Amino acid sequence: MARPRNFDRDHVLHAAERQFRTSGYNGTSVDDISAATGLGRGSLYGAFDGKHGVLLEAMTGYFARLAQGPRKMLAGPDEGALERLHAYLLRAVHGVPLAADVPPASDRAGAACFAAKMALEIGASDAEVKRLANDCFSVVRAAVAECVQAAQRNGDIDPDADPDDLAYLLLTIIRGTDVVGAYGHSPDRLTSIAESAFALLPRPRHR
Amino acid sequence: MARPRNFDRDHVLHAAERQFRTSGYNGTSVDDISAATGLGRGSLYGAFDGKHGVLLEAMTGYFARLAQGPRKMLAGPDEGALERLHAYLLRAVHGVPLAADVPPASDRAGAACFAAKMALEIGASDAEVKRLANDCFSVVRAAVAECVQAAQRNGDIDPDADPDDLAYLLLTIIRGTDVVGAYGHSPDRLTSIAESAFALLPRPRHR
DNA sequence: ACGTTTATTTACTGAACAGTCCGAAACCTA
DNA sequence: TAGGTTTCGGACTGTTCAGTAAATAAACGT
Repeated sequence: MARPRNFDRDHVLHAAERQFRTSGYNGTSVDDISAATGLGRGSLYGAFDGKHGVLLEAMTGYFARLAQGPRKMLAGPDEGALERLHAYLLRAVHGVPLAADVPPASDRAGAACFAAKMALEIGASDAEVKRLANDCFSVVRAAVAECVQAAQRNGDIDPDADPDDLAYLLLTIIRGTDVVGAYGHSPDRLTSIAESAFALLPRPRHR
Repeated sequence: MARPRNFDRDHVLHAAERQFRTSGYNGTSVDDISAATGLGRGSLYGAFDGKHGVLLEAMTGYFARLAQGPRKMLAGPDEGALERLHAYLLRAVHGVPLAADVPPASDRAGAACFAAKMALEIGASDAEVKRLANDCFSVVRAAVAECVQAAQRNGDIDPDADPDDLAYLLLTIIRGTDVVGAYGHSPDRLTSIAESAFALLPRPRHR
């Protein structure tokens, strides 16, 4: 028996995430979050315990979303695994979408992996952020590794290659495109990088 | 006939760079810079025109240093170009040194490419920083592309591969390891990523 | 309809911020 | 050694910051 909450929690966290993405953590004030979300300062503190709490919850929500996208894109039968990997790579280098139905931000810098951006900015002095960011990385890396194994079973990738090593490398490339994109390079250039990476995947020795 | 400057400009810029690297741009106050460099606020404003000016000059100095390191490591005869590329890749994934004779910071997060870190944090809203960061990227990329061409001439890399594409990809990987390193992964893991990347370089079809 | 409980808003506080200013110090020339 | 010039560093200003607390509004059970 009490007054129900008047805002949508996820909607607020999305708005906060967008703000953090464009201004960074230290570049975003509580008033900025307040303006972006429409919530007053008091409500923010009551619901999320301040700026840092908003960040942690936004990253947690991001993590939950992130786990779904690549998993759905990459999971499936062994047949076609290589094509799925190809499609994922091409999409991933153009940024991480804010939500399942929202395409990545138009400016590539704002579309960089949220977790990566926060980890680079404050991860060195914020263990919790660092851990959360690494969780984001790990879950995607695992999905990629699984898809690599599927492609290996289907004879599309050299069975001697270590799928974990390949997954690490591919994810490192995707994270690298966040940086290259922040430099201002065109989407075409990022596509070209992704295609180069895909072309270098080790094929079976004798087909 | 006047009082001479009492500090070494490069030394001050190095200290500021280290501060910016560990705390980020927005996370660094003018007092922090003052404490790190030993200069008073007035001197900082007189010599560098404030925080943003310090950043620009620090990045310019970084650019000048950065241009030399890889160029010296990668330049040389066609013979051995592939080995030089290998050595460079292995070193690069462990961070960018603060100076020629100073090894990268012990914490991998603080050793990330200074330009990349700044570009990701404020590049979206600071065109000058973005441009400087891209210059840093371009100069190293050009050095790598040249080394790739040397290796091609020596028959160590598939002559049909586009050296610029390969250089973009390799640099993207190196930038990606900055992010992966910020997640807290071990140096061994980064070495492994570098070795995987090197192993995938396209070799000539018939040796 | 009323009182309780919670959400929300607004005003407030002390600290930290970027940037300015000025007295003091250091140096060169004469 | 005196004068002129520049650097130096602490003190100062107005602003913005994160976080709190009190006041108001809204919804629910009874």
